[in-house]
Amino acid sequence: MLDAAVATFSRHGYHATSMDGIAEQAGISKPMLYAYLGTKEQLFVACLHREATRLLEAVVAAADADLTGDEQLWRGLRAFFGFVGAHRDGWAVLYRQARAEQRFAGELALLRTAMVQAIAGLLARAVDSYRPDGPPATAVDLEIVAYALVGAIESLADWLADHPDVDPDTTAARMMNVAWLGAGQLLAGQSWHPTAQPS
Amino acid sequence: MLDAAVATFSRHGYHATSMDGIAEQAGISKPMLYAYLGTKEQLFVACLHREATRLLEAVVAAADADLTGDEQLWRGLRAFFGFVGAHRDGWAVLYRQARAEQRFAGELALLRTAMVQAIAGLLARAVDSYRPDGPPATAVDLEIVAYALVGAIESLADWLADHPDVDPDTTAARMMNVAWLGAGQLLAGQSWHPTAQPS
Amino acid sequence: MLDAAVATFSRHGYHATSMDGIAEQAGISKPMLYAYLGTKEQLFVACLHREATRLLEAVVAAADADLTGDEQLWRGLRAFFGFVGAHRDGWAVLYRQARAEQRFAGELALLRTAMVQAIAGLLARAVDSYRPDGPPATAVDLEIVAYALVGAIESLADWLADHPDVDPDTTAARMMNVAWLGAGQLLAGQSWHPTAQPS
Amino acid sequence: MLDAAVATFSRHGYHATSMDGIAEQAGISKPMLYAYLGTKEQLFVACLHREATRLLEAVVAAADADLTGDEQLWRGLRAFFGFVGAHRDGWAVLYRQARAEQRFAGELALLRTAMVQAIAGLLARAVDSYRPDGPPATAVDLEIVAYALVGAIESLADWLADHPDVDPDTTAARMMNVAWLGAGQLLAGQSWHPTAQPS
DNA sequence: TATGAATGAGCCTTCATTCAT
DNA sequence: AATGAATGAAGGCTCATTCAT
Repeated sequence: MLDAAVATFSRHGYHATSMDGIAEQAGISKPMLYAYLGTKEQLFVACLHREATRLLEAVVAAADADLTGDEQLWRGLRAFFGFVGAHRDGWAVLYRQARAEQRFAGELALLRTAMVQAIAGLLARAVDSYRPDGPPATAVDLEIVAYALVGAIESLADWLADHPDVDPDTTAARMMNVAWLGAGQLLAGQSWHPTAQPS
Repeated sequence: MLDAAVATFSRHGYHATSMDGIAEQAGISKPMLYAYLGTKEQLFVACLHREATRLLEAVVAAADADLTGDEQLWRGLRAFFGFVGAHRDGWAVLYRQARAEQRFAGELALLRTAMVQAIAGLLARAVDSYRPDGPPATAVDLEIVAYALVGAIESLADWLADHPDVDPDTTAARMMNVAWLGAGQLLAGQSWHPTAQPS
Repeated sequence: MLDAAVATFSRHGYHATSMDGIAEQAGISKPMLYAYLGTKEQLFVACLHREATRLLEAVVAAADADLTGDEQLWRGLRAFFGFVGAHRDGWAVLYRQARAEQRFAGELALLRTAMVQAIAGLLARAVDSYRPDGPPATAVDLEIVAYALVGAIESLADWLADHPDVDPDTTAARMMNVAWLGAGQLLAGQSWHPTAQPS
Repeated sequence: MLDAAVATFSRHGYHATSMDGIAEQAGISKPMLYAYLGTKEQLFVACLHREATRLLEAVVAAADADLTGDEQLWRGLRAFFGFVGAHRDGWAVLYRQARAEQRFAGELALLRTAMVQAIAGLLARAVDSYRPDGPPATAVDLEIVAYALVGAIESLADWLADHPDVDPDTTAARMMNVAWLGAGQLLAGQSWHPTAQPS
């Protein structure tokens, strides 16, 4: 039932989707839709939530605290893009819709925070492994970096959703290069590669 | 008159904005709106266009081909954040609206190409200066990097919008660190700083 | 519900009639109008159709193939005027509306064909009984005669509408005289009268 | 200038015609249109009037009081259909438009009265020549007959306007047959023909 | 005199949302 | 529990008509 909503929202966008359309797609009657999921807005938020949760779970499950920082990031990225690639009508599209409506700003802030903290936590662990003796990174610095990364990731996820013929892993690898090495080293000809053991 | 449209579209979003609303905001009557700018769709496209053009001009004007790659990027970033910070209701917001509507896909493709190519061109020149003998970067690689950068930038721009007490230049500097050094070097404790002469 | 539409269209004309007006007249809400009858155009066509059908049925039911030609025509005329007199806001008015809009040309062609053929058929049977050995009347000739008759009838129907104290049957009788005898014989002092048995 | 209005009204119909359209077609500006011809309604009435006047003049000019009744009618009919055939975008079309709008009922009544009286006068003179000794036809009888004839004529004029490949004289002849002989004699195989001398 | 610019008013249509069954 | 039927509200767009120049 939520699946029908996600599918319809993704295919036509938030506004072009009518409650009639969702009800029909779900095979139930409109009053039921309202009874179970509430308002159109609430329904959309529910969709967004579910997809975001699934995505986060996938990402978190992929990162393994025992690995080095770059490997963790790489695994996380791969999981992220893999998920987005596998559900091209899922999170990325809904997210795009939500970004356009002030109404969903609050909900979005929550989701982004979750996402940012997942990455920031990952980075924090990595910091410890990289410079165990140095001063601990301040929370705000990490947050900003994480924010930038999340933005880049979202942007590429969007891009991926628009290019159905592109392999998610390739996108993840590119993202990893930008994120880890930075443009400076990239331009100097360096590149990052995953270590041998593929998960 | 276009200003009123941009303001209203940005404040309420494409759908929540009514032509009546824009007309009122602009201090003219609805038929005039239609006479001058055409349909709501056309009007929105016009807004999008103008803002994109302005942003692009600002960024391009800031980059100076005689500088080193990192300096160019830094100037560009500063211009970008300066512009976005000064026009909180400008391009970034409209762009977000447009992404949510399949209707604007064509228009968006054009704008995106222009935007990404501006950044990609900046990077391409930098590549030459960094590894003049190496193989030229492929267009698609540059596009993806540019895309990721734009996403990161937008994300930080959002963050900036939520922290009114933060200086745009500071944000630009943080962005520059992420973009240029990458998370890897950042986590290792390095940091990037602009060279002495401030423009 | 269609009745309300017919009444309103007839009273104010197609363009001066608003969907709000019809809905109010029908005692329902506008969305219901759209749900049941569709677009204003479709609604009008539906009205036209129903009235035409009713009129045709009345005329056809009145004509009896066993009667002589003049009697058949007389019965048909009487039915026609009776119907038009009883439904002053029915077919004739809608028909007039439709003729003014190129949009309804197709629909009108259909209705006209039906109407004219009903009369032409009536005439054709009469021809056979009058000159069984002569050449059959061509379809186009009959159509034109039928057309002229319909015009004359409509005109008298209008006249009837302006003279509420006149009996429809009297008008029918006058019409019959013109139609059957023609101006020539009329002017020569002849006149036609129905045979004894009134239906 | 009125020509432009007639042309536009005829081509698109009363409602589909905008004042902008007429002004453009006439090569003048809208305020001039209003200054000279007044309101859209007044403008349309002016068009109607002019075309009707021209038609009436043509018909009256064709009838010659020295001829027999049938010849007069025939000449009148031929003039009528000739005019309508020659100005397919003129009177017949405007008339059709006017019939659909209650607004023009008054104007229409005037025109129709003029038309009916022209024919009734023609008939009255014919009566005298046909039965000089009989009782004079009552005015009301003549009026009714004339009404019926006018209706038939209008109907065929309409039909003619829709069939550009049909010869006006043929239509006039058919009308003459219906009008003069009546269906009765027509069905019995008789037909009316103009006398030798063509005007 | 002639017009470019401006508008009040209205209409068709759709949709999120809710009763009454 | 489930739905068919119903609606209030709003929005995009157009047009006859008139100022100000």
